[in-house]
Amino acid sequence: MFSNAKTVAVAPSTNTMNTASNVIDMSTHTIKVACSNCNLRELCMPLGLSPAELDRIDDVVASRRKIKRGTTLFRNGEKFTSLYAIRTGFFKTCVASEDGRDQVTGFQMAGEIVGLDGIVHEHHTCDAVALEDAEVCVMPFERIEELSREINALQRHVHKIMSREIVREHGVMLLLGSMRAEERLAAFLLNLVQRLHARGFSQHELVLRMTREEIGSYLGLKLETVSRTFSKFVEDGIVEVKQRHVRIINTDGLREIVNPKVCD
Amino acid sequence: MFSNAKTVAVAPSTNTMNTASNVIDMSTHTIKVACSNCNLRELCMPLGLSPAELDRIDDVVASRRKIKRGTTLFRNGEKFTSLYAIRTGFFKTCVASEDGRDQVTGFQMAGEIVGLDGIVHEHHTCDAVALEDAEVCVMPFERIEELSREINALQRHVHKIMSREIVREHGVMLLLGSMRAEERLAAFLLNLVQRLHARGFSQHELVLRMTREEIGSYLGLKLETVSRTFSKFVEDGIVEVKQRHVRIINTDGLREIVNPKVCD
DNA sequence: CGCCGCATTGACGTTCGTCAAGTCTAGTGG
DNA sequence: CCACTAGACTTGACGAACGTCAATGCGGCG
Repeated sequence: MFSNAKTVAVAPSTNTMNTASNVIDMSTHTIKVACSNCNLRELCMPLGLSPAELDRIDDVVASRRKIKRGTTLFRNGEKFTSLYAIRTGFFKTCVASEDGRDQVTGFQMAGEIVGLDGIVHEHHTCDAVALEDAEVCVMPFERIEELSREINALQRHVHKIMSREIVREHGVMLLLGSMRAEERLAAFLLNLVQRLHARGFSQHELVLRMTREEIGSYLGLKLETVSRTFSKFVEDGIVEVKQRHVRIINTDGLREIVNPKVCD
Repeated sequence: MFSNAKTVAVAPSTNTMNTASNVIDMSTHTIKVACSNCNLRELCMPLGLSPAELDRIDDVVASRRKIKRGTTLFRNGEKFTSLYAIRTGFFKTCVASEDGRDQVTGFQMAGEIVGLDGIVHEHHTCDAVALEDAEVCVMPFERIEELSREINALQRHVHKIMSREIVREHGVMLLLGSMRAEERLAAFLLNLVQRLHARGFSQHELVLRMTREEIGSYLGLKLETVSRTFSKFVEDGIVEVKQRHVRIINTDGLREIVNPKVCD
């Protein structure tokens, strides 16, 4: 049933979206990447900048860093220096309680920003782990603050990014606080596929980069419950699941699970 | 058992903390309030400002607004214009899902900032409801942005406030995602009493400003479960509860519930 | 080819939600 | 001042949803 999966862009780990922004600098033979010609720009940078401002924006990115699958971009307790814009790859962020439980607080993909947790105490309070080989733009926070004093659009953009994260977490709190297992998983799938679609991937097919256990941690469920709920969706003909490959057969069915129509 | 409650400062609704910052302006007969002499300043404004900067900081507060108990400071869908610093009173913020469920996302008290959710879409995405008569400082966001371009400490402060909110929500996600009822309520009480203590109230006694249902919504529990869990704590001699008056007998007992020591 | 981590499935137990009855308290109005 | 009422809270009995434990299957990788 997934025989043609390879012919469709299903969130491949070798993400081809960004090649256009790689410009070979012949004088140094290093790859020059500039926000100004990165095609993720509309995701992680403000719109409507003047050419001069665009030039300056390039300065926020000090360097790029490759993160191998399974390793951390930063850990709880580490000194905070920079925010990171994800260029390729997929991350999870997780917090740990003192007695060892841990909780996945989010999954991040290309164009999204991680590291905001570190600003308050100048130390990170969660771990960011790459779920597949990844590459990030390192944006020293001092530099962001400097530039956003001068470029109003950047200042506003930084504020919006932080506010967006706050609103996202409100949504997760609603999910964790008031939804049942099926609703949680349905909301999760819809959210993932919507974000992937915004990046040019299929609306109906996705490859999960995380384990059942990580999904469960994020959704406040045990891995067995996640697995059973997937099976239930398959029985109901709403999705097809083969390991981490998911095809959504009935998007409205999923929506209906998240937001059951009240008829009384 | 609560016979002496009135002799102790137990989060009285007529909060006397702020009178020192009220300066009668004789020329206009209006009450002049300035951040520079507000004793909540250390909670909601940056430290270490020069006198000149302090003067300018006063400009962020455009006006003050009184909110009657049970009414809203802002609602989901309303245009976002300002952040609000709470001077007196107690708020809850809550989000609603399309099918009518709602979820309390936080409780806010004097010195805390509400409204950050509105920045992203320039509209609020949650309701802020006063749980007792309250007063807030209205801080137009445009003015905050303007000033924070010029006063680095203010810029940093705004970033920290937003980051703090993100980190706080991480903690709530951990609570909702992995704790059992007793752990949730214990964590909730410890958090509340700690914040009240930072404002000069007792470490061991508090008056809840919210109903069991609101506590339950925040903690992802039903009101009956909240009630039962309170009763359990009373049986165990950890707290005394009389309606909304709570006295914490055994703080370490509560801590132990939140973070059970693993001995294996 | 065999191993190991991940996923699935079943049986059973616990926790919490649901429903219902009853109590307490603050506030209202006579 | 007291009686009344509505809302908030408590408590019990029962059931559903999810967690726990355990056995088994599957697929990728060395």
